[in-house]
Amino acid sequence: MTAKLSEIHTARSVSRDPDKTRSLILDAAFQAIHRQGYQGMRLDDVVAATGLTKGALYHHFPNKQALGYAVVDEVIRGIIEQVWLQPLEASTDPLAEIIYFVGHMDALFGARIVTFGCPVNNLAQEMSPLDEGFRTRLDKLYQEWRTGIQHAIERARASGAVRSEIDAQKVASFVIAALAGCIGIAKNAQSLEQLKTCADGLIGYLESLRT
Amino acid sequence: MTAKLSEIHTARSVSRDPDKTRSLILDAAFQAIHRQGYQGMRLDDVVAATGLTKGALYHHFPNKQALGYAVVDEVIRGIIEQVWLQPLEASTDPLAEIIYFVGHMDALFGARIVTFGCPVNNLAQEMSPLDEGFRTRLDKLYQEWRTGIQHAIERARASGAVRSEIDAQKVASFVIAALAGCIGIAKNAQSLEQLKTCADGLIGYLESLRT
DNA sequence: TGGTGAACATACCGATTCGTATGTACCATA
DNA sequence: TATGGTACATACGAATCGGTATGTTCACCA
Repeated sequence: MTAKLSEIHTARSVSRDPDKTRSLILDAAFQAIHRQGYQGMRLDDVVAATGLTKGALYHHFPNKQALGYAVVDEVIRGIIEQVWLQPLEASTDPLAEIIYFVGHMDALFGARIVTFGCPVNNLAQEMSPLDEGFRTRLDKLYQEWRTGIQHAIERARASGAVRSEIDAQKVASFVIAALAGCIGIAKNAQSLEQLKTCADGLIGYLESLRT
Repeated sequence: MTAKLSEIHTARSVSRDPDKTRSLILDAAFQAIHRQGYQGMRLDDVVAATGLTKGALYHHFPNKQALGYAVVDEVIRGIIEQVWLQPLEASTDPLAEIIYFVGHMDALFGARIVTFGCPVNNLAQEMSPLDEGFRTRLDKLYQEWRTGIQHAIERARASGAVRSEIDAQKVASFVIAALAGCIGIAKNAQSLEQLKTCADGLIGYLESLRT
């Protein structure tokens, strides 16, 4: 492997690359939050995980709260868009796509989904009653997520795949809630089988929407 | 109001009543956990809320963890039994009872259900990946809860109220998960309307089980 | 090429908070 | 009625952890 030109032009990347450093911290913070929650996340652990020091962290983020907000706005939002919104928008059979997602979460996310749960729901349950900044950010995320699913269902309805009398917004709300609930139950049971059992119920509901 | 004989015989109750003191602490701890989570609960706050001192708390509980466990085993379990299991067992129309619960959570629990969420699910999401003791205790609680709903559905099935081919255990799993999810979404949105929208979806699912 | 600011590193402070050590009042019992 | 144990109160220890103050290195540019 020879160095690409772009790498030569960004040779400083090796010693100094603030953008990379920032995303490194964000990623470590995301993982720590996913595992231990926001309150359980320790800045010292994040720093240690990156191999950096506290000086670097506080150079890029004014405090723990701002780091937490950035994780929501950048990392978690990116995951939602990449895993849910973009595939749904690109799909020609949106309902089938949703059903596939629900039925293959272990394949999509790995064992983490059972071990640590859904990052969005985790943070929402922990922080929304404690910190209004987290709540509004996560609420926006949920709205985008819900809107994406809603549009998918509307498209499925327009194509005749689902019954015409269903309320796409209500269904989207319920699907997200049920999904978060299933993952939560499976997380507490630490059981992938429990996840499948529960997801089967949701799939049954989704199938019942078909014409 | 004159003092009852029992009160005379337990006159020491006023100055010394360890059982009452213990449940006083448990109740204050439950409320603090419900509001701020287990990690967010401060023993000083619990002590202040009871009007007691730290000496009293550590006389009845060896440490914070034991207090948390006792809240699960005694307070939360009691609520589940009182609100869900007993009414379900006594009901002559279990499916209608479940639907009624889902549709009237605000009346049953007050605004707390939207403001602070479901105590069981809150604790499960926060603590199950961090503390095996919490996880197993909450898992047991979920199992009892699920079994209660399962039996209710089996009775409904036996009476011909729901379709004969449905899997009562799967349905019970999904109902609890969906319910927890709905409350969680509503909590994050801080919206009773969101709760009703979401609960409507669950009710629609439950109605679809009917013969 | 030297200086200026960004990008980090190092060392430390201070507040929060769980837990403990010790003291005291009350009550049952011998 | 003396006494020992239960049921608390009070004061303090100690560690964790977010945050800061200060030092140092690097890159860019006049």
